[in-house]
Amino acid sequence: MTWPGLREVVAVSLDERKLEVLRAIVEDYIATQEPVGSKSLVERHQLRVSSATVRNDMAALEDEGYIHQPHTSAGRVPTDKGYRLFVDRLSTVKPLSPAERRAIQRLLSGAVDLDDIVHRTVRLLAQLTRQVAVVQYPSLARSTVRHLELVMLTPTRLMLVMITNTGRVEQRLVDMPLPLDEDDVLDLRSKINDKLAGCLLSDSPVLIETLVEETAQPMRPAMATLSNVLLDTLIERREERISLAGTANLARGTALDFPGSFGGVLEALEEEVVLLKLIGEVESPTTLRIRIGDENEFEGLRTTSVVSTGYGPGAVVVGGLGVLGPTRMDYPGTIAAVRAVARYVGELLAQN
Amino acid sequence: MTWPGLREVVAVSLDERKLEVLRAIVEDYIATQEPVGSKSLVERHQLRVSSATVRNDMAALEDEGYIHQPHTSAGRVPTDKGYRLFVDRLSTVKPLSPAERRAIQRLLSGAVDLDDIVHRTVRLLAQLTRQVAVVQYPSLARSTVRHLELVMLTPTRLMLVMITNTGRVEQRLVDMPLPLDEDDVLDLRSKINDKLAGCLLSDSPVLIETLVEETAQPMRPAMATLSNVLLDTLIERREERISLAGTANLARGTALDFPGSFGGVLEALEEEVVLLKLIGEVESPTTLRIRIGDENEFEGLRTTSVVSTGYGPGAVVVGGLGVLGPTRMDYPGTIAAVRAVARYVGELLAQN
DNA sequence: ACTGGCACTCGTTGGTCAGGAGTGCCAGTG
DNA sequence: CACTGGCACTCCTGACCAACGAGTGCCAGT
Repeated sequence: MTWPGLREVVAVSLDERKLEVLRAIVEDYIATQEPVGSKSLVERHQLRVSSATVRNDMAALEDEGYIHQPHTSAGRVPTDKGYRLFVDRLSTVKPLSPAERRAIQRLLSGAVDLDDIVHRTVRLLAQLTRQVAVVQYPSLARSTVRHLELVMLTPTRLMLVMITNTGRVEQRLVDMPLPLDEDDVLDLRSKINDKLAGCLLSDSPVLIETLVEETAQPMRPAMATLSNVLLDTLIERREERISLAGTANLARGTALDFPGSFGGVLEALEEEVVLLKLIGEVESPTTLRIRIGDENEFEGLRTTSVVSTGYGPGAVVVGGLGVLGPTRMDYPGTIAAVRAVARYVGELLAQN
Repeated sequence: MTWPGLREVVAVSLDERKLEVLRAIVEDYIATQEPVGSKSLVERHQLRVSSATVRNDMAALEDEGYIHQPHTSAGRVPTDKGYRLFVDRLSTVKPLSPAERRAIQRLLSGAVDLDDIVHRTVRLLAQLTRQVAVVQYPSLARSTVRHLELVMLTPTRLMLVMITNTGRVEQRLVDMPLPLDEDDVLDLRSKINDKLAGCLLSDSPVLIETLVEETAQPMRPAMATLSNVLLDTLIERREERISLAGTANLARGTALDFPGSFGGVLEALEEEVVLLKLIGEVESPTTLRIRIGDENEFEGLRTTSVVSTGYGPGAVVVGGLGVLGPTRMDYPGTIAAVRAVARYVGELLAQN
């Protein structure tokens, strides 16, 4: 026995027109933000049937759990399941306008700096989608070491600066067990660079251990201290960063979108761990991940949807970015914006 | 003719008991968030007079503009002017509990890094005051150069890393006009360090110019490029940073606190320029600045109050921090928290 | 398989009314 | 003169009710 694919399963219970009705409901509800009734539906869309027919279809859709009415004698509102079907099968791509494309290119091309890129990207995304935008800095785990620099601040205190191929610069203060002089520092520096330059950070722990073992006695404690710092603060608890913008967009239409607690959403947004989970688990830059309402793992975000994707130079993913908003958001537009921005950012990173 | 001081002016129109009444109103309103009437006032406070007397006092206070009634036959609510008088003359310092002091010390002492310090501070402040907390990174203009490092990425591309005495580390990519080799870079590096190390950044433009002039011909274009980057991105448009936390606290009691637009507040908080103006203009770490409602320069923040102060090692101010909340916030508690946190942060910076 | 029609549901709107909190004012008192 | 008790007045709040209308479900008819 062969299982029919998703497409057929849906087709069995819902014929073409019912799907058309669902699409119309979603579109109208997104636009007006009000429960939509059968009559206005036939007026606004070219369904070639009467409102009574649509009502029958709606009853069927409701039985299947795709829509829901707040109370008897109100219009219908899509459920999370309804939105899911909509994004999976019904929505058509809505290409960005040339003006928007140009805006993206213009804004991003002015960036001078990784910080600047991320900052511009997150604001751009928030503005484009009129939602909350989240951008993860290129993940250290997915970056390679370009250069490590040791700066002597005092004889017993160094600053370790790491520059990655993705443009991230991380620094740590290191208190040394013994005083060092300039030559010692240069020596340590070149040893570390020889070993680690070009190496993927997630592969580096082994290399770092051998680094200590290969160091001759007088410098060994110093090297051990340095490698501890590297392991602890840069690799173990991988230092991920997140940038956020557009929270003010949440305030538009609060009461309707976030029944109960809209504060809960803000709280979730303050937890970097939550955001990282939301944005940071992507594999390829071409796949786009959408979580609708209840599909979200986090309690506070059950009334929101998240559209996220990975980005990076070429086909590699170095980080994630995305957008968060009420479940009734404009999915086609949001998807297009997230895709486009991710692609431009990738190109930008590839240039460096 | 001599003008009487503020104290006397107030004393002329408002005797001791009226002030006592105002204090009681502010305290009750802050606690209950509801207009307070004469009757409940005499019950909850030991005013040794009848409610009728209090009513007379309230009428006087209203004439003077310190309180206001939303409608006839409602209790009174303090005006911005009322809060102002309250914080200036009526509020008594509310020392932090030992537990709170210990919490501050414990949380902050674990910091490893400037980023970490700022991050912990802002979260701590938000938690302590249950408001929105804002912390400015130590201002570059008020910092001195500890070290400048040049890292060669390619023969024509350097990374310039600046470390300040306040722990900030800023980096910029620099594209050089001509290819350089290792020795050139070392040479440039030591020249720049000799000139700038220990120097206050706001004093540095002159030094940087002489730096170019003193450089001999072959290296001169390179030095010019570097000094341009220094001037442009680090000094001219001084690169200030801000950290924010606790926006979720705004959501508690929205409707009552922010008539009309609470989104406006969120919007203002997204503008770093606004935040900088709010927090960043402080002189001494001992003075505390309070802006109440209308006193705020920015439209969107007219319904909020801001309590801010400077911080820094010893008596120097290197940055500002503060708290923003509805005008009806707990001023004594907030003031105590802001003061205490600023002091601890200062001590922490002094240790480095 | 679709449609027109009809009865029904139920939220929304607007009006009225009683209750009560709070006020302002005034006459009275130490 | 400062304070108080008392009283009339205002006006917000909540409850109740009726009219309205959007929207539905269902059924008989084509």
